[in-house]
Amino acid sequence: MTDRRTGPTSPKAQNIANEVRRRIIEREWRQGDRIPDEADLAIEFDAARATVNKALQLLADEGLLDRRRRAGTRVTVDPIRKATVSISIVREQVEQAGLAYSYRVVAKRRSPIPADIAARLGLPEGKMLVHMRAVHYGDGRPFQLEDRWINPPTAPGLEEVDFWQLNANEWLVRNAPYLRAELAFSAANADRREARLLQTQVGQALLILHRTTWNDRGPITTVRVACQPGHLISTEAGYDRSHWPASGTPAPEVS
Amino acid sequence: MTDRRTGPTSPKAQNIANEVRRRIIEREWRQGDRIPDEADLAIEFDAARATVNKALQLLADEGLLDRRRRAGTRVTVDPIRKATVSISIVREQVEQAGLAYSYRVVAKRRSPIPADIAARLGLPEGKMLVHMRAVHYGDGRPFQLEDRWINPPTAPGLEEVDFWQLNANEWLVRNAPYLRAELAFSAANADRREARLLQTQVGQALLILHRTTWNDRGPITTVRVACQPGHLISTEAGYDRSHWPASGTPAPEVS
DNA sequence: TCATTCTCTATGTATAGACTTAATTTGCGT
DNA sequence: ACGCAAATTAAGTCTATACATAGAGAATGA
Repeated sequence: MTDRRTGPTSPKAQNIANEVRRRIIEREWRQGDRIPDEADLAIEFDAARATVNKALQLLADEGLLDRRRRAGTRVTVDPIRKATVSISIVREQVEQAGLAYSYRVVAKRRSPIPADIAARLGLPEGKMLVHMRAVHYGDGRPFQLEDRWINPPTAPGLEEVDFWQLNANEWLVRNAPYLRAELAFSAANADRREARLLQTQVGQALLILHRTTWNDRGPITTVRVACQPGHLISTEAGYDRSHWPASGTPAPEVS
Repeated sequence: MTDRRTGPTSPKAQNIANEVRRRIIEREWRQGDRIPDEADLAIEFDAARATVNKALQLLADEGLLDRRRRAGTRVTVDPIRKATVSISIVREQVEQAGLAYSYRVVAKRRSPIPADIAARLGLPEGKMLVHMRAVHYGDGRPFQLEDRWINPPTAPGLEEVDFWQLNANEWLVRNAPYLRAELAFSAANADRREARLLQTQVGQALLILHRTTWNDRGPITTVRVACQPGHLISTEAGYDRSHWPASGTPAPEVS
């Protein structure tokens, strides 16, 4: 019960990280500067070296610090700027927006893969895969259009599933965990089919999302998603605000 | 436990994390299952509890495990799927593609902010900010088009900088570190000006990137970047493979 | 039946101490 | 001067121990 000035006892390592972060942000320690070593900081903050280590590791992960054995710890010259995009299930997105979700399979058949898909998956051209096209709706209005290729050998149990009824994305996510994923964004003008399915005009700019996943057995699936016009995919990047003095920002709508 | 041929000694916590990850991926431990507690795993892997804790924390951060006090550790029902996008400096992007970088400021002036920008920055409408438009080129061909608003009070030293010569993005990144950033993707049809500056056609689908950054003093800058047609922004997500055995290697013996 | 309190357990965090490892520095020999 | 090896240093990791804390589940009471 000794008086800790911290108020609602927050983790010591976090406090140290916050203080160091503050010194960097406020230019007390400048870019490229070498900061005191762990032992010194441990004394300053009255903590064990392991605790300081944890704090500094955290900041290094954030990209604010550059640490090397023997050479010490320096403030990163230009901080790594990265953002995380969370890849959610379409249904969740739609429902979170307060809309009734529905789903319609437009086409499904076994088909030989064309060259571009083969290259993306790293499979021989012409191999037979499952190809399907579907539309996701929110309150009856088209939300997303997906064009998917599935590699059955990597998704055991797939053959028994009736994708005319079940959502492919959802089944795959739950039943074929992936080890690696690639995600890419681009833009394209709607062609005639896309315009029809999304109930928009030919030429309308669409945000396109390509996603490919692999597990230990090889590529699982690759999908090209065309979003409804005006759709926004947002992300947030920055330092962990959970232990940072309040600023009062609402949660971002992440797609 | 006799077999101790770890080869190139890799960190114990990593090995434990890898082994646990393997058990999850290979469905030895299934989604929703409760896994043995730290103490038990510590015995199994002949490690201290703190080491096991570190390993499990790592997997929890990856989104594979769900940990709660007293309730124990369970395999996440549906693993968080997230990808990181690195926000690079345009010049680096261009140069990395092996092109000669150049930059041209099209317009720069102080101007009252319109409603949409004000809302995004959380500033009162009509406030005077610096507004500039610029084009980034690779080998003389347009690469990106930026439309930027800068809030000088949050970027000390800004007034002395000659943005007609220096790249704004770069100066800001190096001289006004941010605490928080928002990044959003969308698509839009090129309008007349955009088409002209990007040397493309009116109506061409463009990948649009919105980026806004804040520091402790408030919003620093917001920028709308229109990418050259066909541009792709890609990301990669997955579990850290740096300590993962090469394919074909038998099950890892944790040491 | 339901709400309240209590108890106990698994995780969360911190600690001192020891050892390992990478890389800078220093010093030696040529 | 130069190249090379040894000393030194700061981070990286692990351990054993301790205590804190959330929260599931049991015990309690109305």
